[in-house]
Amino acid sequence: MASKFLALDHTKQQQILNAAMKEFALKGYKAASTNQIVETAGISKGLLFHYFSNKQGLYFYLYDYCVDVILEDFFGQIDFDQKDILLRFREMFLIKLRLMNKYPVIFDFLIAANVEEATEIKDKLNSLNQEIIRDSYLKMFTSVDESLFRSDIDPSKVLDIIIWTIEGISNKVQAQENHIKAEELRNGKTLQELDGYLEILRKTLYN
Amino acid sequence: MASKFLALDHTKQQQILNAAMKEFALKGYKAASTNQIVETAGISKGLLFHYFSNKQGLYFYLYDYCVDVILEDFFGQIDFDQKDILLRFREMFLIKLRLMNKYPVIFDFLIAANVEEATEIKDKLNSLNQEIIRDSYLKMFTSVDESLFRSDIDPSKVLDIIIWTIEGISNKVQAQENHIKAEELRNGKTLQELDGYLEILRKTLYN
DNA sequence: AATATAATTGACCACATTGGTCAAATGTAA
DNA sequence: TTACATTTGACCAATGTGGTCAATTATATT
Repeated sequence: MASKFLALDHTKQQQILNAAMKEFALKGYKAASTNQIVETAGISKGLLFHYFSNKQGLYFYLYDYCVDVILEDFFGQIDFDQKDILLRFREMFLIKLRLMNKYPVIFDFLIAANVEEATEIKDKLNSLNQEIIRDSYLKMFTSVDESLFRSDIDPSKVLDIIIWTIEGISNKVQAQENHIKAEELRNGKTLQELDGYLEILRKTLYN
Repeated sequence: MASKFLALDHTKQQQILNAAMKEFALKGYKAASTNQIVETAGISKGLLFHYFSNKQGLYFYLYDYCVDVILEDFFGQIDFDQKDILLRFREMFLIKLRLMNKYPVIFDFLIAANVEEATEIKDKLNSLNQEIIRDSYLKMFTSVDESLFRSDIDPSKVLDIIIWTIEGISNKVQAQENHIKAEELRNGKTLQELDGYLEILRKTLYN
C-alpha cells in the first residue's frame, strides 16, 4: 500500500510524516486537514493521495510507524539482566525522557492518538493500543526478582505502587518543563528528584 | 448573561445542559454541533442562542456549572477533622466513585475539557483549570497530620507517593468497569482492593 | 376580549472547509 | 523521440457551520 512511499528519499518521507503527525496531534483525526498537511509538507494534494489511499490509511500508517520507532528504540536500550525492578525502572525512566527529547513530534502524535474520539477510527485504534500496552508491560516486567520485596506484603501490589509512583514522577516532571533538555537531564535536578523517590520506595518496600 | 436561562424551570435547564455536555464530551469543542445540541435538547436553534450569547459562552457556562456542582458536592462531604491522610483519602476515593455514579455526564464533559485542544478556548480553559486544580489540592491537604509518617523520609514525598497510588487505583478501577454501580461499591471488591493498597502504604510509610 | 409582552420557532444565510479526483505538466532515463 | 514515473493544483460535490430574525405561539395584564 505504501510501497511507493517507501521508495521516496528519506528526508522527504520525514517531511511528510512530520507534517501529518503535527496536524493530527494538534487537531485530532477528524479536524485534521489534509490541505494543511500538504502545505506544511510542501507537496501537492495529489501526491499525498498518490502515496496513501486516503486519510485513514495515512493515519494508521503513521500510528504503526510511531509505535515501531519508539518501541524498538526503547526496548533496544533496556538491560533485562537487571533484575532489580527499581533499578530497571530508573533506567527506563531516563530512556523515556531521552526518547521524548529525541522524538517530540512522535510523542505528541501518540499522546493525541491515545485520546482519539473520532468514531471512524476509535475502535480499531483502541484495540491496537490495548494490545501494544499489554505486550509492552509484559516485556518490561520479564524476570523481575520479587524476592527483593518485603515478604509481608503482596508483591503484585508492590509492583503497582512502584509503577504508579514512577508514572506520577513522570507527569510531575513533564508538567514542570515541557521538554527537558538533554543537558539538564544529565546532571540535573530531575535525576536527584527521581532518586529521592526511589530511595523511599526501596527503604519502605524492599527488605 | 445567562439570567434568562436561570429563569427556566429546572428540568428544561437540565435537558439543555445535558444535551450540550454530551455533545461537547463526545466530539470536543470545535466539532461539537449546536444543531445536534438543540435536537437532543428538544429545543429550537433560536432558543439556544436566546439563552447563550454564542457557542463559546455556552461552553464556559457549562464548565463553570460542572466545576461548581462537583466541587461543592465533593468538599461538602469531606470530614476535615480526619487528620490521618490515608483515612481521609479513603473517604475521598469513595466519594469520588459515588460522584461519578451520580453525575456521569458531568464527569465525561470535564474529562473531555481537560484534553481540549481547540485554539479558541484552550488558553482560557487551561488557566481556569490550573487554578481549580491548585486550589482543590490545597483544600484536600489542609491540616494533615504528618507526624504519623515515618520520620526518616521526606513527608512531602510520602504525600506524593500516596496521591499517585490512589490515582493509580482510581484509573485501574475505572479501566476495569466503566461505571461502578452503587451497590457493587457498597460491599464490593473495589473496596477490598483499595484497602489492600492502603494497608501496604500504612505499613510501609507510617511509623 | 383585547392588548402587550415574553417565549419560542425554524427556515434561511453566507461561508468555510472538507476529502478526494484527474487531466495535464514536468522530470527522468533509454 | 519515446516511454514511464513523478508531481501538480484547479476543481468538485457535498456537508455542515454558527448565528440571525421575522413570524408564530403562549402567557400575563388590563
